[in-house]
Amino acid sequence: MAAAIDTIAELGYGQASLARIAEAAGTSKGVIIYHFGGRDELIKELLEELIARAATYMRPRIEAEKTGAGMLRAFIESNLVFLAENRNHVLATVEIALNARAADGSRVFGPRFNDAAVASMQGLLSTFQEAGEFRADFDPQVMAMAIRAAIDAMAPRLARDPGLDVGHYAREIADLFVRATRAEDSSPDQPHKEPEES
Amino acid sequence: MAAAIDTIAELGYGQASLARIAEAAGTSKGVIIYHFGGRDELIKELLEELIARAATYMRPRIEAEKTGAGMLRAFIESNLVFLAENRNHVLATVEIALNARAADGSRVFGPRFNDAAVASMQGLLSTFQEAGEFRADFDPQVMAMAIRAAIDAMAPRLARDPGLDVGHYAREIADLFVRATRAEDSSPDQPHKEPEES
Amino acid sequence: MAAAIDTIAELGYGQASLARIAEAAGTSKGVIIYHFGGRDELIKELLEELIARAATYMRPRIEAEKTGAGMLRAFIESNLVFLAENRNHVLATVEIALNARAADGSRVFGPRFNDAAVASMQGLLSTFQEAGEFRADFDPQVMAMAIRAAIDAMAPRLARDPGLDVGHYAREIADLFVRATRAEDSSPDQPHKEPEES
Amino acid sequence: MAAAIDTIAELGYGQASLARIAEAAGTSKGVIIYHFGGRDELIKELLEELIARAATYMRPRIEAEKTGAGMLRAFIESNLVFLAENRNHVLATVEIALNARAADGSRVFGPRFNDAAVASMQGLLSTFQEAGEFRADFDPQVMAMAIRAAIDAMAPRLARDPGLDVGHYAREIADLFVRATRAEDSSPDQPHKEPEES
DNA sequence: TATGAATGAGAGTTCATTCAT
DNA sequence: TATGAATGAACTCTCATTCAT
Repeated sequence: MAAAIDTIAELGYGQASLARIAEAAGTSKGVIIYHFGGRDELIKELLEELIARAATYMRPRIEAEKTGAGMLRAFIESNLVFLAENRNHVLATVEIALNARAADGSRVFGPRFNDAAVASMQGLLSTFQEAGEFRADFDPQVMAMAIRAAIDAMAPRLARDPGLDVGHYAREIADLFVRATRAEDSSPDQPHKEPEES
Repeated sequence: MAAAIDTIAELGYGQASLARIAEAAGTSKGVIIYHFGGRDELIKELLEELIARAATYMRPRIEAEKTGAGMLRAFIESNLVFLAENRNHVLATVEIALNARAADGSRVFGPRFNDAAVASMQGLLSTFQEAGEFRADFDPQVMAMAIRAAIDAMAPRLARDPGLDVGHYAREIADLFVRATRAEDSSPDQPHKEPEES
Repeated sequence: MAAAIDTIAELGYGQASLARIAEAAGTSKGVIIYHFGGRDELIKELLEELIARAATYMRPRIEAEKTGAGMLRAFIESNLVFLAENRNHVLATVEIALNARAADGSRVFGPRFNDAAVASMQGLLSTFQEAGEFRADFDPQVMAMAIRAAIDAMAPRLARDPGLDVGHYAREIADLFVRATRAEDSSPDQPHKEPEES
Repeated sequence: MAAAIDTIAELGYGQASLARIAEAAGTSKGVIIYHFGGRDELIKELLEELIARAATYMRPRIEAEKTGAGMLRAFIESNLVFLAENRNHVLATVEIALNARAADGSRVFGPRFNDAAVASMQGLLSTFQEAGEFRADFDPQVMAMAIRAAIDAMAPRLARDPGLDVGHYAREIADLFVRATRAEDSSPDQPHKEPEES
């Protein structure tokens, strides 16, 4: 439900009551519960849909690359572009991931999705570390966390100011981590052009 | 109130009702309101106390350094050490900053404190960019955001697993950003030893 | 809501909490807020409904008269009869008008309705003062206030003792003010019979 | 406690909590309870003090008169003057009389004091009815109620606008009821001068 | 005599959910 | 399939009062 996405993105997870979502959607609370089974299920569907769409958008762009730096750059840039093109949906997802809690207080979605995202990035980093393209002396888990954190931190900023130049941010962050990961003797990556590293 | 810190850290901002905080503190809701004037004031006090303590801890450690790399490293490491030693308080602060909202849905603390933190880091980066120690071709704002994001992302992880080696994470993240910021021709920083670049 | 009227009439504005009104209505507090939007709106609806009903009842009876004494008498008597036939509703209205306060302590309804009622009576008095039917040497505002006060003071008495003879009170009060307002040389009004002064 | 009087007069009975009264008095809630025994006792003392002072002020002025019209006029005028000179105390008393309720919802002070006041006025009226100075064909109870109502209705008005000419209001109301009560053939009272009825 | 911390009941309100229609 | 009335739990906050100091 688009209304739910917009409401959560704008008001936050906590304030996005069924009443407000229903009002934004022009229907009644009952309808939402009828269709989704409850607030929690609505939230879950929102989240899963975004994850799926993000993967659909990003995977081919990453897999088109061959080098580690290329894939890293493709990951970061496609992720940020996707994020910019789905501002509210991403914002809502972040809200949900940070705030949705079970009755016992444990986070419902946060760790699950974040850990998965970190793990997949960590795998990429490890692969090219072993291949020698990335320097061997960084902890791939920490690096993966830092990359994810940098990307995720952009979401609220992009949402707040839609006029931002996403390309600029994407290149800056990609440069940052390409530099931080490359082996010492590797020829310098050409940061501001489309990647064409030898 | 320590009970409030622990409750927010454990259950999240939204679930940390006065009733639950009072239960954790072994008192009644009325007492909390009596002493703090209301939930909002309690939250605000928590936040401001932590900000003040963090500044007290970090500032001398950063100012003891002379080089940009040294200050950057001191910033990241002292921040993470402080964070590790104030796990719950930091977690609670993150919860509050991300989730506290005014009646109209606008974030109350988030932008204020985050922007200030980013701005101070951005100033440090700019200074040493102009001095030539940092490479000139990165956007200090984006870099500052990435640094803050990497540090903040550690808070939940440290809290979840208190046995983690903070020093390791601190060195990894410091290395990462020292590499990402240094000028191309600068002599390679010695990442895994105690900093002696002066 | 009849339960609200009865509860306010019986217990007073201050004691008529949503819980008590709900109990009297055989429902829950939630229902009341659901239907009216809040306590304040419930109170406002009560008030406005009574004002409208009173006007509907009284206006034709007053306008059927031609003389000042006749209209004055019709006003007082129809007002008291209406009051007697809507005991609790009127009592509740009086409670509300006297006690409802905004957060800053200012009366919300009291002055508004009372002033309006006084002003309309004052207009009637002025008109017949100028026409010479009423003596010229009384202050119509003070007289209007006294008339309203006399009528309103009957509400609690009628409510306390439902067996009272409203007609008697109405005639007495009408006589009182007809005497107090008539020009010195006017032929004596026939106070204790049905008005036939036309 | 003067602070209590002012607070009740300004904010109304319901909003005049011990906390607010204590704040206005510059002390703590505990002190008030310590001295008076509780909120209810404080309220009761306020009321009784005013009643006593009013009687002290009014009685000699009434008893100085000989005629019914004179006493009636003295009653009304001295009452209104007292009221004007004790604005807040009177306002507070009215608030209390209208609003103070026992746990079962019954008014605590209202009927007691009002009935007493009405009864004393009723006695005066009856006396001079039997003496032939007042017309025989009015109900002294209703007349007494109307007089009290007219006087009491002035309290809020005088309090709201301290610049009002109390003498004017007093004369108008006295005139009104002197006219309404006098026997048909009595020589016209001289309303606007100091009473010197033959 | 005075203070202020503590209490617990009760206030109005919001909310996700149920259910008859 | 959709509605909106109803529910009851939980929320923040206010209050008169108690009590140790």
